[in-house]
Amino acid sequence: MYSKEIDKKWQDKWYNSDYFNAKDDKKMKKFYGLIEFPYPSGVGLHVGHVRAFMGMEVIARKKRLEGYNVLFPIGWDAFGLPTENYAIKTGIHPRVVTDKNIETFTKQLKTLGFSFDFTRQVDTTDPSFYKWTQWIFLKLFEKGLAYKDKTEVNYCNNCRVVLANEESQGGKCDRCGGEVVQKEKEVWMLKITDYADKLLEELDNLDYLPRIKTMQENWIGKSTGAEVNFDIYGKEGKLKIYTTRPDTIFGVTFMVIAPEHPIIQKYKDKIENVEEIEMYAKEAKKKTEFERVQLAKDKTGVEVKGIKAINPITGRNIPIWVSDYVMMGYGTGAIMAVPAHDTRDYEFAKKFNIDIIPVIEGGDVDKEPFTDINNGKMINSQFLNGLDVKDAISKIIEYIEENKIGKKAVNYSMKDWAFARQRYWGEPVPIVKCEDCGLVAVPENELPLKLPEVEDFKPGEGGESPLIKVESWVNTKCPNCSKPAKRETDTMPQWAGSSWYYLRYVDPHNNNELASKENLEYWTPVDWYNGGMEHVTRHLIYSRFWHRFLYDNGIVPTKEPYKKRTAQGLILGSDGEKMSKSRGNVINPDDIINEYGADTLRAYILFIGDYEMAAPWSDNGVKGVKKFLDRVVRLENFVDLNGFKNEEIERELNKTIKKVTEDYENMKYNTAIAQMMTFVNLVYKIGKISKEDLNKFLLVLNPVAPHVTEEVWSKFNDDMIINNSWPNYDENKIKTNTIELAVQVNGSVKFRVNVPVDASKEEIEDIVMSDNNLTKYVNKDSIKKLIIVPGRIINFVI
RNA sequence: GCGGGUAUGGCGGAAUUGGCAGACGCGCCAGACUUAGAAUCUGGUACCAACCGGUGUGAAGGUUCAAGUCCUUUUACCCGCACCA
Repeated sequence: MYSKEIDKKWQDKWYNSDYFNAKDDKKMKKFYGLIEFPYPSGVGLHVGHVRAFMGMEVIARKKRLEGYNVLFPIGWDAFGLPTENYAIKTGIHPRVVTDKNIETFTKQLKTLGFSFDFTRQVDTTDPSFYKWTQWIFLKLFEKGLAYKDKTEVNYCNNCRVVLANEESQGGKCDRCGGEVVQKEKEVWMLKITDYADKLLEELDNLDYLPRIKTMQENWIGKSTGAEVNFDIYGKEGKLKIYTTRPDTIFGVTFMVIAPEHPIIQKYKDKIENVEEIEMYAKEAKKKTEFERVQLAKDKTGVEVKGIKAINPITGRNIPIWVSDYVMMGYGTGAIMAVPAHDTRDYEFAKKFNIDIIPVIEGGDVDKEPFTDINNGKMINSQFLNGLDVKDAISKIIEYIEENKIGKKAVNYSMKDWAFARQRYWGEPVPIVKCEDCGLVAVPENELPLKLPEVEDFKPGEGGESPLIKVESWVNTKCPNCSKPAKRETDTMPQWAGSSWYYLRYVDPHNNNELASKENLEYWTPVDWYNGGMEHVTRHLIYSRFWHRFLYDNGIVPTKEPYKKRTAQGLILGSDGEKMSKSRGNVINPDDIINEYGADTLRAYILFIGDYEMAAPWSDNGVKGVKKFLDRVVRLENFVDLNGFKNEEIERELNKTIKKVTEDYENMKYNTAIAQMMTFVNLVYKIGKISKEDLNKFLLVLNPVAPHVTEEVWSKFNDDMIINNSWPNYDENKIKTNTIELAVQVNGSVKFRVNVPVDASKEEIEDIVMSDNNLTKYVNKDSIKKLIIVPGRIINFVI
């Protein structure tokens, strides 16, 4: 029987040796496998962590057996709100809480037998780590990619904190799920949009899951079109719009600007209904995300009276409207509306009785907008008439540029990264505000700029950082002119440390640089990174951005941080719902380990289903896997040391080695385990196995069930299994002399024949035509056609 | 609305990529061992008919000698984005 005592015995041996530690031996072939380092929360390890880590754990253990120098590190993404909220509630310092949580996590990981290199742990909250986070920030600042801007930011009233776009997806706060509001605030921003194209282009050269690439492409959201300037009638001014379809410019019957558009203030004296417009803007701002998007069908708006736009091509006067269906944050905050060919413009035009002019053949715009406009011919468009839309687009852009009324332009839906949190538990931004010199970088030799001690971790009512109250820390001298100055009191968001942590693993104790050139050259890029889908448009984008920036500045040797990226599926509760405290369907890994042993949890989580897909938890499934491991332990009773040989076992063993080798590499752990179960079932049926065959089997099972396999191995061998090599398989031993082919009549199977493996079509035909069974199903005169696919099928068409 | 994904026995899930649907596990049924139970071992288990056969991969069409797999239409659920101009 497999029991907890077995776990303990082998964990003691492993963790007291350096077997799992990566060697800085640059001559060896390397493998860098990475998992997303966890946030050490107070609740401890979750089964979701176990699934996320197990994928790479199996690969790492296999690669070591294959002779690779493996770097499989673990660390702690420890800055963040839960710890801080806990500190606010209890008064216990986040440092103390974090250390305690890391200890718990480490213990849990070790009771699961994870083969991490624990000597390379990094902790984002450790000053020796965040020194380099701050250092990278200063580089960004130096290059103008970190800037302070007063702008509308996403803000969570509940957490009292500014959020990045990536943290407020769907209008909900990433942390608390509360409604995100827009607030004007002066905050640090990172110019990730400067890297949009590089991040997009490089995707092609990466081995990421297709759905991950798609999500990143959509998030970056590149569109190409044109910017066109419309004159403002009666005033020397321009209204700049962005459109992806400049070819439809002859169909423009009105303009729409966002409620916050600056043109309203600019022409305040000319506009006759400023109050009405300002009232509308105020109302629009009050709308929640839900009201804006879900109730979007009912268009609202106000016409701007007193000014008009002029179509720069036709010279026609065009009314300007204000409506909240145009966003200030995308494009130029103003559009040319073409109601004939855009659903939103159409709804608006219908509601406010504005003209609708079709410019592309097809449809009936009296009834509905005609939006199938990727092909077709232009109409009502003067010199574009008769052209195909593709030609019309290039012709009109040419015209626009020649006549200097606009230019070709691209747009991204990705925004710059709001890089500031008004909280205590984060990296201090190493910037000093001087009245004379402006924003000045803290000198490199003063890094790390450590967090000061505070009495109260609570952020201020108006969303100020608690650091603002620490006068002795805030008040400092300007590094430039030595006059009294104040420190920046906002801290960095949690995503800062995780944007580069994988680089620190290659040289975690280096005091002089973030990592040595030689170690970076040898270990990076990460060969394989596994993590959750929820980070694809957050952490994964951010870290690619930072890495590319570091590459552009000669600090790291590769363009991209991760060569390959995969993602595990969710583990759901046994009710098929997402695990959550409120549903009461949470499984605690500790309970499973205590009752069934670490390898049972390890193997069950891999056996649960396709690694990339969500799968519900099943207590019975756990028991089934335990039964399998018990059967493996009892294999010792079947071992024959007297030269036992069995062809059937050998064939199945070689098949198993082959399948498991391939399946692990493709993250098909469930079918790998199924094959190993099949093998064990066969040994039970035969009743005997040689020591050599058993050893090979134990080796392929080892990455999944290291404790059990060490134990059984130790019964017949003097060394430890982890000091051995991955077994090879012999393709010849998998082959049989004859195979069974199904014989179909009109596509349904009637009987089977045995034929030599390498039989030709003609030989197979001879065999099947003389088979006794044939006459039962087929009258030879009625055969119309005979299909023979060697190795696959025989089909009579009658 | 747009993008991505999923749908297969009582349940979790397999299927060499167009070639014997249901591997493996759970559950269930039976047998062996046992005074008995647990554990263990062995066998059976898609459905209907129970003899021949017939029907089956969300639904409806189609292509093909052959479709879970390809095409068209459609339904449900999950995930992501979203008046993106």
